[in-house]
Amino acid sequence: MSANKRGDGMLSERQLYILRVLIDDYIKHVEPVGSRTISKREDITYSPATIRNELADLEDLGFLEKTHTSSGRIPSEKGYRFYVDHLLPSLSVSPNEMDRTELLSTEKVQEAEVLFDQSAKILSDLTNYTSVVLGPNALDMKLRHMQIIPLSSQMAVAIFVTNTGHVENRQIVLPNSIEPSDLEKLVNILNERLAGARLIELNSRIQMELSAVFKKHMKDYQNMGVFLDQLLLWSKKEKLFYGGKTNMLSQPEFRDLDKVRPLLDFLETRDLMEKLVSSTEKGVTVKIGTENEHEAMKNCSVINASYTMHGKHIGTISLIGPTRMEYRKVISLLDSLSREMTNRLNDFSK
Amino acid sequence: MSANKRGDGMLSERQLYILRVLIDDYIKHVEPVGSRTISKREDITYSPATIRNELADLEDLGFLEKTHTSSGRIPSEKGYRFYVDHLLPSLSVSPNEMDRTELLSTEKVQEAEVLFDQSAKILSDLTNYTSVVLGPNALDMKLRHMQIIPLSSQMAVAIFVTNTGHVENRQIVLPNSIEPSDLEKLVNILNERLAGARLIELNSRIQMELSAVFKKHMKDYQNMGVFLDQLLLWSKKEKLFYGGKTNMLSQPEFRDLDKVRPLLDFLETRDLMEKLVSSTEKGVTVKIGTENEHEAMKNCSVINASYTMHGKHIGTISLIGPTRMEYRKVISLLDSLSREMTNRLNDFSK
DNA sequence: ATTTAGCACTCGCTTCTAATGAGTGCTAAC
DNA sequence: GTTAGCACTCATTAGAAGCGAGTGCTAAAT
Repeated sequence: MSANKRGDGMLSERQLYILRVLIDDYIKHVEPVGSRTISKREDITYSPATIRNELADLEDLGFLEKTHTSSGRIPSEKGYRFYVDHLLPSLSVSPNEMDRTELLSTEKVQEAEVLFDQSAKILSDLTNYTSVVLGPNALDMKLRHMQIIPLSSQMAVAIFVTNTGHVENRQIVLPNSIEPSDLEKLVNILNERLAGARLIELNSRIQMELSAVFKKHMKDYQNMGVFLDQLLLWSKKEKLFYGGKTNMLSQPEFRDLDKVRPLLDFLETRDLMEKLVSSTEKGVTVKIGTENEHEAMKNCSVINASYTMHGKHIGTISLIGPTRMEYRKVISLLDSLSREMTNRLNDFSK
Repeated sequence: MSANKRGDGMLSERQLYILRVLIDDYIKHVEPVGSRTISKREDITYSPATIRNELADLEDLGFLEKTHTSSGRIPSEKGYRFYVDHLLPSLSVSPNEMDRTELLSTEKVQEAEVLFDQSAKILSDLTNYTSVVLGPNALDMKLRHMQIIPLSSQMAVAIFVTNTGHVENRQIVLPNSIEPSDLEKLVNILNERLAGARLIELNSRIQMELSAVFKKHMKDYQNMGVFLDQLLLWSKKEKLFYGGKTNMLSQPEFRDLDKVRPLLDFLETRDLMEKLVSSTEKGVTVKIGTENEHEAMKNCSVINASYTMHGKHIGTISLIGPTRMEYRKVISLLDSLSREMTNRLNDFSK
C-alpha cells in the first residue's frame, strides 16, 4: 500500500489531505503555501521535509504550481478542478448559513425584473464577487395577446403580451399597400389561432398552418409576407442583471490595471456574457479558468445555477470571481438562492 | 499699460497667451509644464526667466498649481474654467472634422433606443472617454392608447402607448372587488378623455376632471381610487445608454486602482448618474471638477449637450473624462452629434 | 522503507544610498 | 522690463545590501 507516485494515478490519503489543506489555505490567504505552514497545522503529524516530498509529487502530477523556483505552492487549474470535484467538504454542512433564504426582501416582489435585480445585488454583496442573472428569454414565452396600435399613417407599434406578463413591443412601418381592414383581420387571426404559441415560433407556425387562412381572408396577401417578417423577426432578448460589477477591482489578483481592464470589458460585452452564463444544465455547475474559453476569463471561475418555472429551465444566476474562490460557500449560496428564485417565480403565477 | 498683477483683475495679453499655451500643452502631454518648455515655442519671444515670473503671477491668481515645490505648473480648476470660457480657440475652426455627421450609421435607424446606443458608442470610441446618453422620459410623453390585458383572475398587464411609440407596461393586481365591466369602462374613459395627456399627469387629471364621470358610470367607485393609484403611480423611467464605460482605465491620471474604483462605482449608480447628466440648458455645457458636486467626480469634467424633438428638450448626451480633456475637440463633437440626434429623432415622426 | 534533520541555494521584496535632471525663486546685471 | 546665473528642491531611477520564506537534496534516524 505505497503512497505517492503510484502507477495507477490514484492519490494516497495523505496526498489528498495535503492537497485539500493547501488549497483551503491558499483560498483563504491568497499567498503561496509552503511546507512549513502546512506542517504547523495541529492535525498534521509529518515534518516539513515529508510534506515537501509530497508537494513535489503533487506538482509533478499537475495539481500544484510554483510562482518561482523557491516559492511555496499554489493550486493549478487542474488542482482546483480536483478540489471542486472531490475535495469539497461535504456541502450540506452549512446548516446555520441557510437563513439566507430570507435575504430576498420579504415584501412580495411583483415584477420578476425586480427579483432578478435584487438577487444579483444580494449575491454580489454577500460574496464580494461579480454576479449576473440571465433573465428569461421572453421569446420562449407563450403569446397571450397581440395588438397593433397605429401612431401615424405609416408607423405603428406592435405589442405582444406573454402568458408571464412580459410585454414585447416594436415599432413597425406600415406598407401603404396594406389596408386597415386587413390589418385588423391579421391581428384577429393571430390572436385566435396562435394564442399559446411561443413568440419565437409565431412566424413558422404562420408559414405552416395559416397561409391558407390568410389567402382566403385577405385582399393583398402578397405583401403581407414581407410585413409579417418585419413584425415577427425577433432578435435575442434575454436580459442581464448585474451585481457588483466593480468588485473584481478589490480582488488582490486583479490589483493590476492591465489585468482588470480585459475583465471589465468582458463584463460589458453582451454576447460574450450571454455565452458565458448560459447553461441548460440543472443545478450548480463550476467552470474554472480556461474552461470558460476566453482569454479574459483565464484567471476566473464561473459558478452557474439555473432557476426554473413550472419545472422548466428559464434562466441562470451566476457568480464570477477569481479561480481561487470560496467554492464551498459560494456553491451552497448559489444553490439556495436559485431555489429561492424558483419559488418566488412560481408564486407569481398564482 | 502695465501687465501682470494689476488691481483690476484683468490679465495682460501676454498672460492670456501663456496661460493658453500652457493649458494646451498640458492637455496634450499630461505632464507639468515648465518655463523652458513654453519659451521654446517659436511664437514665444521671451526667456524662461520672464515666463517664470508670469507663471508665478498666474499661480498667485489661482489659475495654475504646482505638484511640488520645484515642479512645472498644471492648470487649476479655475484655470480650466477660464480656459473653457475665454481661451478656447474659436470653435468653428473645425471644418473638415464635421463629416462626423455621417458617423451615425446611415441606414435608417428605426428605434430611438438604437440611435441612443449608437451615439454613445460612437462618442466614446471617438474620444476615448466615457459617454452617456440620457434617454427621454417616457412619462413626459403623451398618451396615445392604453389597455389592460388580464393574465389570470387576479393579475393583469397595463399597457400605455405614447405618441412617440414608447410602450410602458406594468403588472397590476386586480382587486377582486372590481368588476370586469367597470374595468372596461375605466379603460374606455381613459382613452377617450385623456389621450394626449402626459403620462405623468394622468393621475392628477383624473382627480381634477374625471372623478365626476367615474362616479356616474361605475358601480364601485370607492375602491377604484386605490386601484388607480397602483395603476398610475409612476417611477422614474429615464434610460441611460453608456459608451466606453472602462475608458477611464486608460486615462493616465486614473492609472491607480484606488482612484478609478470610486469613479467606476459612480458610473454604475443610476441616480447619481441621472443627476450628473440631467440638464435642461440648451446647447453644450461644461462642468469641471468639483462643479459636479461629487467626490468621485472631483478630477473629472462633464460635457453635456441636450437634444430636442419638435424644439422641446427631451434628453442629453454627455461625455465624462478627466479635467484635462480635449475641450475644443470634444465640445464641437458633442455639439454636432446632439444636432444630428435631434435631426434623426425628428425624422422618426414622419 | 519511511521519515526527518541539516544545509546550501534561489529568488522576491524591502531599505538605503547616490546620482540625475527638470524645474523653481531670487538676485544682480543688462 | 527683461534676462543670465546660481543655489536649491524634489521626484525618479538604478544599484547594492540584507532579509526571509521557501525549496531540493543528502545523509542519518526510526
